[in-house]
Amino acid sequence: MLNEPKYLIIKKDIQMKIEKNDFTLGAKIPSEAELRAQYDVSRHTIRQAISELVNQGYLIKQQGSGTFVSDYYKNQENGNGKKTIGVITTYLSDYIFPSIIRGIEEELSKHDYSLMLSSTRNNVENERRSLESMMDQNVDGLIVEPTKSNLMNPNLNYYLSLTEKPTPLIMLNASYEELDLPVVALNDEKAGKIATEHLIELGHTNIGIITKSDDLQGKNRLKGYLKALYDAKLTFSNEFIMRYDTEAKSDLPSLIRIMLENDHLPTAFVCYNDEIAVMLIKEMNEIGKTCPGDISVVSHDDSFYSTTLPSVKLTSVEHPKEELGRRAAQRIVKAVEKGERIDSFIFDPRLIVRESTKDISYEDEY
Amino acid sequence: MLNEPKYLIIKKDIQMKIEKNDFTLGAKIPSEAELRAQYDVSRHTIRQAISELVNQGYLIKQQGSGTFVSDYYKNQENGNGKKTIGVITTYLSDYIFPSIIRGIEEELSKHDYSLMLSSTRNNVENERRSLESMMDQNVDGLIVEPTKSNLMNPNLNYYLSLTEKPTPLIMLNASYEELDLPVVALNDEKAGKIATEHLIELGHTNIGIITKSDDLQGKNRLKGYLKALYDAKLTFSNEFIMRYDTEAKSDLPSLIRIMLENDHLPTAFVCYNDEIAVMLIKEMNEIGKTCPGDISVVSHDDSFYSTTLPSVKLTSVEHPKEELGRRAAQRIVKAVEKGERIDSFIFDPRLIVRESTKDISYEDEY
DNA sequence: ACTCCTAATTTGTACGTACATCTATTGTAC
DNA sequence: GTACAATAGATGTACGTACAAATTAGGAGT
Repeated sequence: MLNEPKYLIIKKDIQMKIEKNDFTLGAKIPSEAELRAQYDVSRHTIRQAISELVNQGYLIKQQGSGTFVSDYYKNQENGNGKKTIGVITTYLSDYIFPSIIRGIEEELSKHDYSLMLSSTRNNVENERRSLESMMDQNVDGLIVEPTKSNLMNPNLNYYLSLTEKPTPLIMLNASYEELDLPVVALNDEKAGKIATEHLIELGHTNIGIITKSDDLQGKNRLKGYLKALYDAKLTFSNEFIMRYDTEAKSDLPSLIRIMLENDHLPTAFVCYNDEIAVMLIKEMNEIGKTCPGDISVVSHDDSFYSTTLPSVKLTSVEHPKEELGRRAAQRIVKAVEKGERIDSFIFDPRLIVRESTKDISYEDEY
Repeated sequence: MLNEPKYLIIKKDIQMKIEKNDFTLGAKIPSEAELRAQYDVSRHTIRQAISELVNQGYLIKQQGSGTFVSDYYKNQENGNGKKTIGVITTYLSDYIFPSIIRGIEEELSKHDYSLMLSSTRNNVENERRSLESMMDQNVDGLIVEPTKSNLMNPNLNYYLSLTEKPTPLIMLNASYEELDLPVVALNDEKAGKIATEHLIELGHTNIGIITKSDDLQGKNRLKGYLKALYDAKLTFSNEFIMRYDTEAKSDLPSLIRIMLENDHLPTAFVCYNDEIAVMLIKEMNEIGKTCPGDISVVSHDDSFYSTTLPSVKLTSVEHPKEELGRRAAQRIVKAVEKGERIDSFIFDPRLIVRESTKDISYEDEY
């Protein structure tokens, strides 16, 4: 059972003596010759053991004088005491992100963890830089809201290399389908489904959707929309499935305007989020159509837009926001402390009915 | 002149080849036997040279396979070069703070700096913990929005010890009057003054104010209000100078309601910020008074409340928000890079006139 | 074409020797 | 007592050998 090399046994013995304060700080340890006699090994073996301890900062050698106990390693341990979690989101100030970040910050500060923040502005190059930056800074855990999660992400190898490291990683809102990462998110498919079902229950049979094409949330909400239509044996028209990506968002109002000029408009729209819903309603109003009078609108995220819009309060699928951030932070902290594998958490969506949807079932009777 | 030991010469030669990319990343370097022949030294000498390079992260050895070029040392160099700025604000998700933080983040990421975030929820104990935490983490600079800046702050000694360190510090929105710290802020006194002057110009002579008592911004806006009244030779009534602090904010609506029942109400109010203005207008509406019909309201900060309020768009003093964050970040970066003393930057306020103020000067004529 | 085993290669551990260089102490001369 | 030189003792450099352990490549067998 002499598996362990001699120099390692000696190294550990000396290391232990230092930590037990058998060799007090700054004191001289026995010379190589003495240690050689003590452990009955060659001088080379002693030197090998000591050399590693010098590299790790436990000892300092001085030619002609001796080898001394250092306290440098203690400093290193102090630095490690405080944990830092890196948070990378697409946006910081917009929309529901402040609430999510607040949830994370509250939970982390409760555990005396620090928060390092970075945003990608939904640009994969920025995402790469942020990931690199966080890895450089040796964060103890990472919370990432993926950038363009529905497109092939060029940073997948970064994520893969992260999974090999002991640094825990959890995704927010959505994950990359190519990777099997733990995620804290809303069940977006179900969200899209209940939003659409609400409209179907109100008697709408011709329902359009405006959704985002470059992230998974948009894809899943669309999926839920399609599923709800299929279950209700309703059809849809490709004309009224509008998809947009981050770069084309500024063009969206004019595209909506063009679409609204169609003669056979749907009686209702599902919108990717409140921002889009507001955009749609604004364009509607400008051509003289009202919501919910002419067109009902169901939206997602229940942001401040939902209740502060001048014309109408939005019926919207609730987004857990702060709670989502808190849950993600809880999981990361647990993973850092216990070293366990992280499990996912999927929120069940809930629809908040307000004023932007109208029951038209009786109108069908006429 | 064989001053330098052989193993050092060999080490430097290999190191140079790595840095010149003669040995490309991940590639195998010649075996110990080959190097031994190449440099005509013993294997021990080669091992000594290589061992140091392994310790420095240039090389990775693999028993049975070979010795390979690593890029770890590059990370280490980057890690040291990468700077982190700590940001401590009272709130994160509320109101105009997301915009400020966004401005900071954008500027910092432009310079490849990291951002470490913490919020105090306007609690001095949290502020102390955040400061301690940031100092532990050895941030390279600090941006702090002071907590309860108008009260005696128990953390002043922390700030003083910071000024002795080389870590640059800049205050946001307001500073502590006891300390002479650089600050990036709005000229709050002037802001209060132009808000009040606008009302005076519109013919108002009986003007109230609702302001915050525990921060300097509230104090200065009040100061500006008083100055404008004094300059116009107008008087004020103590009844209609309402002051509140963070802890009593939730009681404010009922206090406002009580005040509104006064028979001799002012014809206009200056509000500390949009949030308070919305609160005031809501209470007014509930007792049947309209804005600006019955009472004009001027507010501060020009937040999203200003334009998305259902009943009326607010006349509000502009707050630089993102620009403020950017300026603060710019100054910190410059101080970190150049080591120069930081100068303050005070924004000149600008009033944005919308719908919540009414000209009543003609009414005086009657 | 595939699997398994063997051999060669490569690094790891461990022993030995010799002399160099630096430091602190001791001894000697003044 | 002080200054200097010699010396002893510490680590540093450098050579050598031998075998162990891990990996890779190639060959034998199926």
